[in-house]
Amino acid sequence: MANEKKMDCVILGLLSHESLTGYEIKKRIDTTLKFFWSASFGSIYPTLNSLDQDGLVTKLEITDKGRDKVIYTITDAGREYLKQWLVLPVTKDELRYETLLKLFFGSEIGPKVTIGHILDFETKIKCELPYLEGAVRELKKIQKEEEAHSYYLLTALFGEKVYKTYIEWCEEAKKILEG
Amino acid sequence: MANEKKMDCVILGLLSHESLTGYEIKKRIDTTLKFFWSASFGSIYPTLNSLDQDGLVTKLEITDKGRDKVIYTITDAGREYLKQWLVLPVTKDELRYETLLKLFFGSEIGPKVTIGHILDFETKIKCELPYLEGAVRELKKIQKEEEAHSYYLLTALFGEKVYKTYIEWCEEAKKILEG
DNA sequence: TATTTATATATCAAACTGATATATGCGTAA
DNA sequence: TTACGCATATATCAGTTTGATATATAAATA
Repeated sequence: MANEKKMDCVILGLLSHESLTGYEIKKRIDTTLKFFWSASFGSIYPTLNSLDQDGLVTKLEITDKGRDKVIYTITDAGREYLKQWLVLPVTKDELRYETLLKLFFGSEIGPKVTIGHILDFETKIKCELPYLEGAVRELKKIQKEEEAHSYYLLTALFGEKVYKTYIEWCEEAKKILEG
Repeated sequence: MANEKKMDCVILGLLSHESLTGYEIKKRIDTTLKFFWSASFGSIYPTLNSLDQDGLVTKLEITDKGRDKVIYTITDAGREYLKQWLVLPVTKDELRYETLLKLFFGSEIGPKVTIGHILDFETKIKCELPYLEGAVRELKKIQKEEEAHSYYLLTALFGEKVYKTYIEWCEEAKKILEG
């Protein structure tokens, strides 16, 4: 149990809130966890199978509206495994921004192209910010209703503050390249 | 040439500034690019060999102070390849923060452990911030000396602003969990 | 009615990490 | 002076993950 795989823990974390299919897990990751985590089907489905073999989740195969699907539920052993991971110190926080990479080497290609990358980045961030602001507003409203809401709020607040800083930086960055 | 590997472009970017050994490339990535990119020896050395085979870099094997080493230099074809990548739109900017993942699932384990993760995060950021502030100060001073300095400044400025926002968030986050 | 989108799962080559292995030089503390 | 640890320098590989592709059905939409 010493070498917890990240994917194991993300999936068990989501299943600790509610039982889900692999497809639904992917959707949760792509919406709620989007701005600080990602995962592909190619890791989700094999991980679910190995979690099942290790007794950390149980499968329930059903047919819903003519479509076959498998609903996964966390077991007590799975909850224990998740808790053991949660108390371990963080091993890696990683920012991997291709935009910054292209900016760093920007002198090779000039300001026009580089400003273009900054504008693309700005557009993307400004498009995603309202979702984070909405989440913060909503979570602050329902914060007292359930303990978990405060924890969700922490991450949404992080995203909101950071994205606003990104937008401020875009303004400064454009000025530096134009001036 | 349509499917540029990221590692190819990072290495060619660094070599566009100066000729380097694989070991020195790793050092540059771990210091200058640290807060927005990373790479392991396991990808650097194989990539250098494939770049050599593709004629994008040249090898110079020398013996320095009794130690054998290989110095890599970018070719004209390599510069062209780099430029072609620089104009392409960014495909992925990714934040992958285990800290936020543990916070999101924090209700499973409680505020004490979660505040511990925030404190660890705060300590790490406060430790790295002075390096970024120093880089910004230095680059602003020598900005006019060389065109490339403005581009380095953009990335250092990004890091400085974002890290300061992280520290602000830590204060808020602790209050939310304590209150 | 036809086409697109959403649901649902599976697979795999290619890329990358993290660990491990090997070997030399250089500084320093016993 | 000699033993130890650290920096330099390269190489390899199992395990993990991505991104693409494939398959099939239901629901929505044009």
